[in-house]
Amino acid sequence: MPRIVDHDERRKQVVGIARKVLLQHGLEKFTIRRIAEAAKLSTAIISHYFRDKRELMLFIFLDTLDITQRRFTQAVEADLSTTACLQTLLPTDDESRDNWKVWIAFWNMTLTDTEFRNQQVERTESTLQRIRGLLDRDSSSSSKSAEEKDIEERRIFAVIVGIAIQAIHDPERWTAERQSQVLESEFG
Amino acid sequence: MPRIVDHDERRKQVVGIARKVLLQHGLEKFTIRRIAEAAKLSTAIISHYFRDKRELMLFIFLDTLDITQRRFTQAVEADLSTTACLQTLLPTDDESRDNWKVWIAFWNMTLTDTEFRNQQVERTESTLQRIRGLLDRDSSSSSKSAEEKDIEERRIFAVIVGIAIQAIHDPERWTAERQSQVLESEFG
Amino acid sequence: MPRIVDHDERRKQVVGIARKVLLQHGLEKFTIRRIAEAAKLSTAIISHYFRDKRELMLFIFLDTLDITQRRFTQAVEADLSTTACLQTLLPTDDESRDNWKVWIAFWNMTLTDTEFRNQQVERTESTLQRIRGLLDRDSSSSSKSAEEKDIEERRIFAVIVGIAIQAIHDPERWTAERQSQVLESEFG
Amino acid sequence: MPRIVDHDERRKQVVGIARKVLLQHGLEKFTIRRIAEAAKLSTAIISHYFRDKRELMLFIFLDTLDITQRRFTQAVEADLSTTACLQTLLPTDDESRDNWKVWIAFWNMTLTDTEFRNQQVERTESTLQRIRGLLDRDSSSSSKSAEEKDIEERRIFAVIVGIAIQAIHDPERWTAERQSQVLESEFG
DNA sequence: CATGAATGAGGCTTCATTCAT
DNA sequence: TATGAATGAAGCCTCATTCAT
Repeated sequence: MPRIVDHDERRKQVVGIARKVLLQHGLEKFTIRRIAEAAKLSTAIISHYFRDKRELMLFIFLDTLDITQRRFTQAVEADLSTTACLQTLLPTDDESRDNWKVWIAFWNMTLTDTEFRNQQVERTESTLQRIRGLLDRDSSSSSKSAEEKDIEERRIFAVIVGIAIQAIHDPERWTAERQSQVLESEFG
Repeated sequence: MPRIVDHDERRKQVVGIARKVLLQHGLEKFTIRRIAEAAKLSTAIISHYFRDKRELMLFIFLDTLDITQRRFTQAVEADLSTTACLQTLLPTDDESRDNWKVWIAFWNMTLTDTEFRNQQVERTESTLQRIRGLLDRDSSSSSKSAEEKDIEERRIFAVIVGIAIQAIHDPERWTAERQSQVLESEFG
Repeated sequence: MPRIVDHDERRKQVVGIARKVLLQHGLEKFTIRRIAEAAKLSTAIISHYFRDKRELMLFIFLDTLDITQRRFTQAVEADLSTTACLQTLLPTDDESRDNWKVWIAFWNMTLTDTEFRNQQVERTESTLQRIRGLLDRDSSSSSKSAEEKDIEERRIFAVIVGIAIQAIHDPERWTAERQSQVLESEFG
Repeated sequence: MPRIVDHDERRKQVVGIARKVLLQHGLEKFTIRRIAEAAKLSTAIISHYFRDKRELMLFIFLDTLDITQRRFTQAVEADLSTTACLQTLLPTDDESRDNWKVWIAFWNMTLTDTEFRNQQVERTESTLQRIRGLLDRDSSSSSKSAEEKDIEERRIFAVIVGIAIQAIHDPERWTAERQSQVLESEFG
C-alpha cells in the first residue's frame, strides 16, 4: 500500500500555492519551478499531479470562477438585497480582489486557448442567469420583455466587470464605498 | 536629425509588426525572435531599437491607448452624438477589436509593473474627463453635483469596459448591434 | 518454491510485454513507464523484478536469441533440407521479423555494453556451429579443410544476416521469395 | 557584419564531434549536452546550427553514408580489382570501422523514422548499382539475365553487410585478412 | 546601422529509481 | 508482493540578450 495521500486534496493544495505564486509574481514568472519551490516539492511531483502546466492553469482558473460563483450564490441564498448580492462580486475584500486578479491574468489564456474561452463564456452566461433571477425576484410582476431583461442583466454585469478592472488597477481611488456607489447608481 | 527620424520611424514599424504578432499568437508566443522573423530583421537590431523586451511592450501598450483615444477624440470633434462617440470605444470593428485584445493582453503587465499600471490609470482618468465633457455638453445646465457626475461617468465607462471584455470573448453573442443596445440602455 | 515460479513467470510476462513495446515504439520510447502501462503494473513492481532497466533489456535480448535458436534447432531436428533450415533464420514471417527487429535494436547495446557483446558473439559462434553441422550432414565425405569449412559457414551466415537487415528495412522489395532466392543462389 | 564564420564549415565540425561522441558513448548517452561539452560550445549554439537533435542525427547519418560511398567510388575510379573495391566497404581500418559503428547505431532510427529508412534504402540501392557496374565490368559479355545479376549483386552486398556486423562485434576473430577471405570465397 | 554568433539561464517535461506504507 | 508518492537528474529546446565584426 502506498503512502496515504488524498490525491484530490493534494491537487487542491498545489492549486492554492500556485495561485499565490501567480498573484505574487505575475503570469510571466508563474513557472513550475517557482511553484515547486513555493510548495517545497520537486517539479516532477507536480507533473505527477497535473498533466502539464496548462492543466494546472486550467484548475486554477476554474477554481477561481468557482469561488466567485459560490460567494454570489451564498449571498443570494441568504436572501440579501440585490445590490448586496451583486456587491459580493466586486473586489472589495482581499478574497475577491485576488479572484479578480487571477481572472484578469487568465484573460491572456481566454484570448488564445479555446477551452479557457469556452469556460469563460459559459460561466459568464451562468452568472447572467443568476442576475436575472435576482432581478425577477425584485419585480416579479415586471412587464419587461425578455429582450429588455436580457439587456438589463448584461448591462449590470458589464458595470460590475468594468468597475472591478478599474478598482484592481487603482484601489486608492476605488474604495469599497466608491465601488458600491457606482454600482448602486445603476439602480437609481 | 535625419537619423533620428529614421530611428523613430523604424520603431513605429517594429511596434506595428510586434502588435500583429501579439494579436496573432498571444502573449505567450510574443517573443523577440518571432517579431524579428515577422519583421524580417535580426533579433539584435530589435534589441538595438528597444532597451529590452519590456520597453517594446510599453510602446505597443501606449500606442494602443493612443489609437483608442484618437478615435474617441475624432468622434467628439466631429460633433457626433454622445452615444455615437462612446460607441467608437466599443469593439465593433476590426481596429477597435484589435485594440481591446492588445489592451486586455497587457493587463498582465498592469497588474505587476508599476509603470504600466500608472499609464493605465492615467489614461483611464483622462478618458473619464472626456466623457465628462460629453455629458456636460448634453446638459450644460444640469444641476448634478460634481460627485454625481463623477459617479455617472465612471459608471458609463465601466459599462463600456464590461461590454468590451465580454464581446471580445464571445463575438457571436455580442454583435455590434447588441453592444450598442446595452450601452444605450444605460441612457434610457 | 512456488513463489519462485511465480517470480519467473512474472518476469516472462513482463519481458513479453516489454518486447512488444520495443517493437511498437522503438528503443527511444522504450521506457519503464510505458512498459508498466502496457502491462498494467506499477513501475515500482517492474523495478522489483528487474535490478534495473538494463537487466530487463538483457532478458529481452537473450529471449530473442533463444527464440531464433529454437526455431533453427527445430528445423534441423525435423530433418528439413539445408536451405529450408537456413530459411527459418530469415525474416519471412512475423515472428522472425520481430526477432530481427529486436535484435537489430539491441545492436546499440552490443556496441557499448560488454555483456551484451559477449552474448552476441557467443550466440553467433553457436549458430555457426549448427550451420557447420548442417553442411557436414550434406557432404560428410567432403574433402574440405577445416579452414575452408569455417570460411564457408561464416559466409553463409553473413549472407543471412545481410539479407535480413535489408529485408527488414525494405520489406516490399524483399519478399520471402526474393530472400530465399538470394540465399539459395549461394548454393548454386 | 557578423563574426565571420562559415556556417556550413561549422556544421561539419559539430557533426564530426557529435560523431565521436556517438562512437565513444553510444546512442544512449548521445545527448546535446554531451556534444556541446565535447565541442566546448553551449547547447544553445548547437540548436542554432541544427533545428533539433534529430536533424543533427540525420546529418551524421548521411555524412557517414557519404564517406562510405566516396571510399567505394574512389576505389572503382582507381580501377582496382573487384574484390579490392568491395574490400573498401569492409571494416578493416579505423575509418571504415567507425563508419559501420555509426551506421549500425542508426539502425534504431531507420526502424522507426521514415526519413532515415528512406535514405537507408535509397543509399543501399545506389550501392547495389555500383556493385552491378563492377560485375558488368568484369564480364561484359556475360550471358546472365538481369534477374540473375540482381540476385548476385544483392548476395554480394549481403555478405559484406553480414561480415561487417560480425567483425564489428568480434574484431579479434575477424581480422582484416579473415574478412577478405570470406568475401573472396564468394567469388570462388 | 546591422548582423550572425554565441551564451547562460531557464522553460517544461520525462526519466529510472527509491521510499514508505 | 505491490503500490502511489516522491525525487534528483537530465532530457531538449527556447528565451532575451550581448559580442565581435
